[in-house]
Amino acid sequence: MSSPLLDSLNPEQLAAVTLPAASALILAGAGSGKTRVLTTRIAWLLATGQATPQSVLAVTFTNKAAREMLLRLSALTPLNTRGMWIGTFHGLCNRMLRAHHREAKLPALFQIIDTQDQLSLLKRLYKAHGIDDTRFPVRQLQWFIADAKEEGRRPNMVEASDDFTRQQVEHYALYEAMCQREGVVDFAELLLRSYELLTDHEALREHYRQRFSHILVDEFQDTNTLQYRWLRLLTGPETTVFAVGDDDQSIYAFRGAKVAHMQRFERDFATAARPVKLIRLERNYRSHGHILDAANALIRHNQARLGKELWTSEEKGEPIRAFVAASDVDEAAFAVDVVRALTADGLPLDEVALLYRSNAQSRVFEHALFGAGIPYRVHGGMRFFERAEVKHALAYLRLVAAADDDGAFLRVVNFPPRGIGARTQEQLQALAQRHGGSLAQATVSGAATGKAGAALTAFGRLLAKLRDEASVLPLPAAVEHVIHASGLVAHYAAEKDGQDRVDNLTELVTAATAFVREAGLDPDAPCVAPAVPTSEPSGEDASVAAIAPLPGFLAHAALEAGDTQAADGKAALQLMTVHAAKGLEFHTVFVTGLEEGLFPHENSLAAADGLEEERRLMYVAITRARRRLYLTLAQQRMLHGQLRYGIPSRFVSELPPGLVQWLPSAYGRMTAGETVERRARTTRAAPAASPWRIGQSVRHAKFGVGVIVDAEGGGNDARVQVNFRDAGVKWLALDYAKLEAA
DNA sequence: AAATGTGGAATTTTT
DNA sequence: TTCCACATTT
Repeated sequence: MSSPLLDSLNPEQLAAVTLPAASALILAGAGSGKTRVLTTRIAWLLATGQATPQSVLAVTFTNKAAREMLLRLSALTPLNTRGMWIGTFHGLCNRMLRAHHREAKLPALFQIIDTQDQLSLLKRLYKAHGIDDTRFPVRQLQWFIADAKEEGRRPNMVEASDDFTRQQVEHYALYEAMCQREGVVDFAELLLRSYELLTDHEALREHYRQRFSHILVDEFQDTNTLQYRWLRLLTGPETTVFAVGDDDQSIYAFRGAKVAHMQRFERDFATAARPVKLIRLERNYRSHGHILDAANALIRHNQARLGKELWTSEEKGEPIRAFVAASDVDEAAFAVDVVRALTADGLPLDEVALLYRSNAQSRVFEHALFGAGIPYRVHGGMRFFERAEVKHALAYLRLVAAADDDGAFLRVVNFPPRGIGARTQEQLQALAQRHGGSLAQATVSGAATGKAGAALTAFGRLLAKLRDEASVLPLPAAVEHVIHASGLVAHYAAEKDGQDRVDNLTELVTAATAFVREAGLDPDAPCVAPAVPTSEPSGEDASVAAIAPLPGFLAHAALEAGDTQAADGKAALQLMTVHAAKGLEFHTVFVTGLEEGLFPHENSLAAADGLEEERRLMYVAITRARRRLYLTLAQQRMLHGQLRYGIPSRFVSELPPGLVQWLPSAYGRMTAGETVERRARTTRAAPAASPWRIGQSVRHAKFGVGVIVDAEGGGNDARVQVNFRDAGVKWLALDYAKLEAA
């Protein structure tokens, strides 16, 4: 069969895409065209009539991957992709629970809480029940609960052989009761509820089993116990599961992922008539030969593998460069020098990535890059929907959607400040507890007295007013209304450094507009009325579609935290952890901090599969590079305020010596411009250097003269810390503060 | 309610 | 060292 769809697939890819109806495990190596195979498989199933959009369920781990899949799929098929269930595990479970909230014993407008919300809920739980947070650290309980849920265990199913565990189980049970009372659901709960829904309701289970004849799973090596069991539950006798993964890139064991699922898959998903097919995608389209040789050689040191060897028809390429720096500072200086030379040769900055094992390592690099005026972007950190001001706005919106949301209530009852202090809040909570109602109810019913009582009554009126006014507006207008009427915008506008926060609040309106558009909702529908998307097929999915814009948006905000920071368009050097780099690729990659104890990290050595997971992490790091790979380490570095002497990582010596070119190591003692890297190429135009340097004297219109003592953030976000002679030490955003050299 | 001080911890992270 | 949460002070 020939079809443009299948053109230019290699034989293994073609075999995977056109596999006959049977479950299959696709061992897809790094850079082997995994997403392409996944999307083409779906398109092929549709094109050959083996599947309809309604019968496809494709699940990923991240929203980004889901978006990517949807985007590429819509280019491959003329069919409408809207009927398909494509999304993250959590997104799909949410969808299912919304549709069957009664059977799942959830309120129609259940709210999803993120880890932050969960933590504050736990703290309230501790207060209400007088739990000692020194004996039971909140974080530990949070972990305990998530871990239990991810193993599919309710409190009565957790084995407790000691007192401590027994008490944690009690806390777990109290937490569950509290969530249920408040109508909130945490991330793990989405999966567990959905799993139990399918277990307890045979008719529903059968419905979905028959509906989804094709289940496709991305990043299969990352599935945790509950996700795996969820998939098995959805798999009926007629279902085929197409699982794509790479056991060598399994790097999330610490959050419950189990590579062993890949081995179990062949057993668990085979039927008598149809054994599981296994296909290896080993041809790599990303990297030059030496890079792949290094990756292959490294990963061969792992014992527990399904086995796979990457190859390419491309040339061997350059050798891998390795560099021993005298210190962490010199390591950064080396990177800066090389990056300068590379960009001078015309390599776009965003084609270069600096990878490290732990976030703390970024600091030294940021320092050096700032000093050199090289724009950079640090991945990780605060995401859009996690920002305090955005969460405040979302809390008001949550109260519009569901008045009895105590978590949201407490978040904003005194924000912006309105004279409702801790004591008043405690009284209110006690009152609510006596009446067995929510805080919002207590606000209305409580015989409020005095100044605090008046403030409370006023707040109650504000909430009622917001609800009346916002609920009839279309979503974006409702958001716009709430951020103003709540007083949030005015509050931040009055703050001296509040402009960013005001901008983020405005951005929330934009996000709401985008949400309405992307979800295919009626842009004029009132945000709280049940709305039917314009293009969703009716019938069995009607209940799914009947979610109003506002609750939909709130779920979206919880499930998709958004970007760390919007890319500002300028090319910037990419700084991130190795974990964050998974799935990405760059022309040039620096793998830094290759010292024993750091990479492999000392904390990982105690874990069962710890060292092998670290090695897989190194494998991921190496395979990010297309053309050029630098491995660097420092003989000494500052760690936790202490000078530490490092010895080279075993991972470096596990590479074939012939592949590695060691660069002269006396960098710290050489003057700038004398390294081999620099000598090899004549430096032409350096990147537009920032005029600011640490140690430089500056003048500020208001604060007078001072000296730059620190800096952070690249490009438009760059900030400097200035020690002013008279005004003291201040952080200033370069984009706003008009500094001049002094 | 903001400002200041103190103690403890410091892999990796998506949803 | 540096960041954070939390407590105390003003």
